[in-house]
Amino acid sequence: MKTTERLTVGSLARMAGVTVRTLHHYDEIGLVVPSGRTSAGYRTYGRAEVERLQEVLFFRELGFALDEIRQIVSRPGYSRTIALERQRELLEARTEHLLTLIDAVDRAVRAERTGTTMTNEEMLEVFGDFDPAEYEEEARERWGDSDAYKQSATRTARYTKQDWETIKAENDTIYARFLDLMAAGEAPDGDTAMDVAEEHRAHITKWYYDCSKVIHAGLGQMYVADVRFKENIDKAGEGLAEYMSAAIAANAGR
Amino acid sequence: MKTTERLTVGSLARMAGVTVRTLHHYDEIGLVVPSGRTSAGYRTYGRAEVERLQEVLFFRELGFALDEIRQIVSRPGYSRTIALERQRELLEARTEHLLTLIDAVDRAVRAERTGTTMTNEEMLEVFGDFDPAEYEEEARERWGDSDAYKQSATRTARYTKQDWETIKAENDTIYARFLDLMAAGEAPDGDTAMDVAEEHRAHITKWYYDCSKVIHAGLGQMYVADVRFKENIDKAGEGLAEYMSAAIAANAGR
DNA sequence: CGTACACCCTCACGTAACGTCAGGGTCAAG
DNA sequence: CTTGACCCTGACGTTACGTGAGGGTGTACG
Repeated sequence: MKTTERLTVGSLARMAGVTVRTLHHYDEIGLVVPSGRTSAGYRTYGRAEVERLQEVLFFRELGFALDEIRQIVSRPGYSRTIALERQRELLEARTEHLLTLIDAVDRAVRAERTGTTMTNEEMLEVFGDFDPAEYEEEARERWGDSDAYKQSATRTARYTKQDWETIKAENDTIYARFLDLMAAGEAPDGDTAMDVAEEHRAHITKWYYDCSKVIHAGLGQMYVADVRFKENIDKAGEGLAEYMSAAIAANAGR
Repeated sequence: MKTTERLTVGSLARMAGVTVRTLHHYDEIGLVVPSGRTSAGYRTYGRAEVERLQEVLFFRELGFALDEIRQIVSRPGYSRTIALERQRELLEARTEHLLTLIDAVDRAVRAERTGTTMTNEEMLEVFGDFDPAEYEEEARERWGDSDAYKQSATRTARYTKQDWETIKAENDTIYARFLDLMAAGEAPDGDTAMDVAEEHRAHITKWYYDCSKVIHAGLGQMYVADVRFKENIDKAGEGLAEYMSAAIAANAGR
């Protein structure tokens, strides 16, 4: 059991079957960022980064562009469990597609062997059928407002690594403030909690998409309605999802 | 049944689910070259090119670099049937690999759900396991001398489209000369036939790899021993494989 | 301590496989 | 003739690294 170990870039690269250069690149673009550096400047990766790399590599295996992957994993409410489940579906779809290709090869071999002739269409129609973006389009509609997603994609397209770090820090701060209020016994529908909820809404609007109070309320409901969102947020603190959801609802109503 | 039709670049691209730019690129690098042009300069593709494109797209789907694909399809003795069978094997291997990934995702989801912890290795070990070059390495050893393949790869690496056209033209000429001798009733072990066999050997040496008489004899034997090679060569003329094989053997013995 | 070797860093140019656009010609139908 | 879809060549740009230069770090061993 080596989950507390810190890995250097070479170790992680060997473990994952990628190159050091790949990990450098992922660090550069803020996709998988080492959480530490030695005094010599060596990158060190912890558990969270290993998990993130796994998620990224699954998406990459499915043909997603790195930019797309970054947008997916940076989505408000993103959770590892949701992603893994989504990837499961996509991997299954891809397997089906491969079986289609195998069938096509078999037909082609048979035609060669028997001297029969396939049409041009028959020979080529199986290609180009698996487009991950298509499936992600589906996910967008299922998981969130399509316009919000588009805005988010546009707005985040040129964020730098520093931007992403700032976003994370702000989000962590908001979570911490909510946790402090909880610890102090403050009611989620009190003014202070609602103010923090308002800041949360502003944070999303600033960095992702225009988040009206209605949309925000919907997001807050999702935080508790879906156990995967709930689990993800509660990683920061037990009960945070419930508290945030209540504060967001109260804020939407004032 | 539209196998005699000529396709323009846009039609072919739509049929294959690729872009016009892709087909331009493949023409540029001599991978899939249109066999005709209209008076306006439009590319027109025939049956042979459609077949070639299918082969190329299967290899591409499996992760081969275009340069690798070009070397494979330009190999002396290359045959469509052999390629399709090879691709079948590789697609199966790739499907197995995907099932491995699906299993890995399932394990990861289960771990998330049950709060158990996977080791870093367990999470990352499934990636990087499918390398098409590895399987092609296998094919090299099975189908021909490893050194010859390496030489061939090195020698052909920088060939231009014109080079490939010259190679094809020379090969066609050699085939035609053999066919003429056959039609004239010349014996395959006669001087003239052996001279052409010698030219064939020189052709391979010049463009692919150092082809000694021993290696050449081995190649000649393969031409008739393997029905797929035989079928491929006999496309140029019935009985050509047998005739060539005999001429090559005779040439090797003088 | 010095050496050797494996590992790490940043920097930066290069590559493969197209994507995108510019500017202009072609073809067919209305 | 006009329009719109299609085609051409040329060329710059993008994505995701590959490769190499020049130099520092850590550990084992003589």
